[in-house]
Amino acid sequence: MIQIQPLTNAGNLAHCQSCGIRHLVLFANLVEKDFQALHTPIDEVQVGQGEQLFRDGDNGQAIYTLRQGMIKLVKRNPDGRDRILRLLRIGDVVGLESMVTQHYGSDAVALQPSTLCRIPLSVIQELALQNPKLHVTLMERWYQALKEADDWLAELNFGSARKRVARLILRLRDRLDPTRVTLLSREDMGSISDLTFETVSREVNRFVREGALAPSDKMGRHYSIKNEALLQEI
Amino acid sequence: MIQIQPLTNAGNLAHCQSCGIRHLVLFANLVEKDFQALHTPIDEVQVGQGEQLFRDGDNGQAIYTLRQGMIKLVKRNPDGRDRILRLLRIGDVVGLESMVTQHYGSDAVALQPSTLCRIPLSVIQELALQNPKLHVTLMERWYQALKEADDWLAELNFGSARKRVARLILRLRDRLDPTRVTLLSREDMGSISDLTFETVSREVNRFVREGALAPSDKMGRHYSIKNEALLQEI
DNA sequence: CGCGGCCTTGATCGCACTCAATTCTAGTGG
DNA sequence: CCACTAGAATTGAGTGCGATCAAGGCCGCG
Repeated sequence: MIQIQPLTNAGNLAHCQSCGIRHLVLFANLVEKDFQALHTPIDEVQVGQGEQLFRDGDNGQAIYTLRQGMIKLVKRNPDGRDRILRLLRIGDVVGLESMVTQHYGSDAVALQPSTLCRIPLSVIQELALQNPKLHVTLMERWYQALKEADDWLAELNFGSARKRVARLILRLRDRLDPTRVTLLSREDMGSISDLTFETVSREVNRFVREGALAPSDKMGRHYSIKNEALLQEI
Repeated sequence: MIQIQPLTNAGNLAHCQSCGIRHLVLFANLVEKDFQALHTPIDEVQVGQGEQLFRDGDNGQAIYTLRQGMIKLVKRNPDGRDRILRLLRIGDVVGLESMVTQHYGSDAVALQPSTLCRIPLSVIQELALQNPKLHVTLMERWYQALKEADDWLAELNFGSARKRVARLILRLRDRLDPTRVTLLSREDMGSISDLTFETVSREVNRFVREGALAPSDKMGRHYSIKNEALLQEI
């Protein structure tokens, strides 16, 4: 079930120039006159938790900037088991591949209620003509995505279950308060690290018993990190 | 031990315009006058089997186009075990990440004696100013690299050892003659699929016993595919 | 011939998967 | 407020697959 609610903007100019995360996003380098030239609207899109922004193979005419929430990119394997390719956080770009292929290359599912800016490909093309710096920004986004993919292969998908879970926990640490961490469902964590959810659960609780983690809620999602060194050394 | 032998060109113009794989590479869209403007030479580089083109973290002032041979990108893990991130074949670009970070993001090692064209970043920048189409080509290269990384995570690094080896064999098939395949060392195959070399060896020979493969040499590298369906269905 | 590198094969062990039962929580409705 | 439910997390018991350790074979090469 897809439920997207586009909100038409009064005007791109005011909207984008006052964007709270503009320094993070594609338009960081652009100036006022660049925005004035736009002919196509940039809409805001809301996606509820668990809902899909797009699916693998969908025709794609836009890329998205994540303003609020968290998105997972998922590939469904022939045997039915899912594989999470990447997690996207605030400021990340979703659907870059549509710029090359006109199609999205994986499912995009909201892990939290999420807000995104929908940027039509025609807008990208318009802006790129007038401001070549956009190419630099775009390339940085491609690099980020590729580096993230490589890191997952080399770090998260390697070694014992204990090591994989430890490294995943460290990756999920809160960016503002590094002593706290918000985990995902055990099943999602397993789809990232190629482990069963039971194994993930066992390893997480082993860290709790060993004093590396202390649960902050009763749902197994929020923890505080008590012994970062233990997690690091593994 | 790094051994690179740069060969200075008489002139970029004649050299690049007559390149046998030009349709595959970055300059497919460029015309004569674009080349005439170049101030920096494009050199040819030879890398012997097992030798490194660059290492993880090296300062990088150029990207490379692979004209002959095969290159592996390798990340060395803290515990000493290597992880192969990607295989690059004729026409692929090596070292794209240096365009963004000025550094290479992994080791690049020749699996076969290889020939590459070394393209300084300054040349890319010059050409991009005069011919905006280069941006499109570059973006296609980023996409290819990212897709390859995602595929490895979702396909090669998933499921039983038997499935992983079957899918890897199918990926390594000869492009000209799909009934033949050239494997890598069992250790390299293990570093791709996250298996030990003993397990890879067992699975390969199991396919031979089952009649899916027939060895064409005595070193365990060249095989002919006798029952593709068996490999596919797994 | 001897040597070194790589591949193959065998035997054993342990980790993570599987199957299964239980607990816990949030949400719902009487 | 409590009963009930669905979904998620936890925990246990048993098994099997792939890792590990070890030995031997094959090939190219000096």
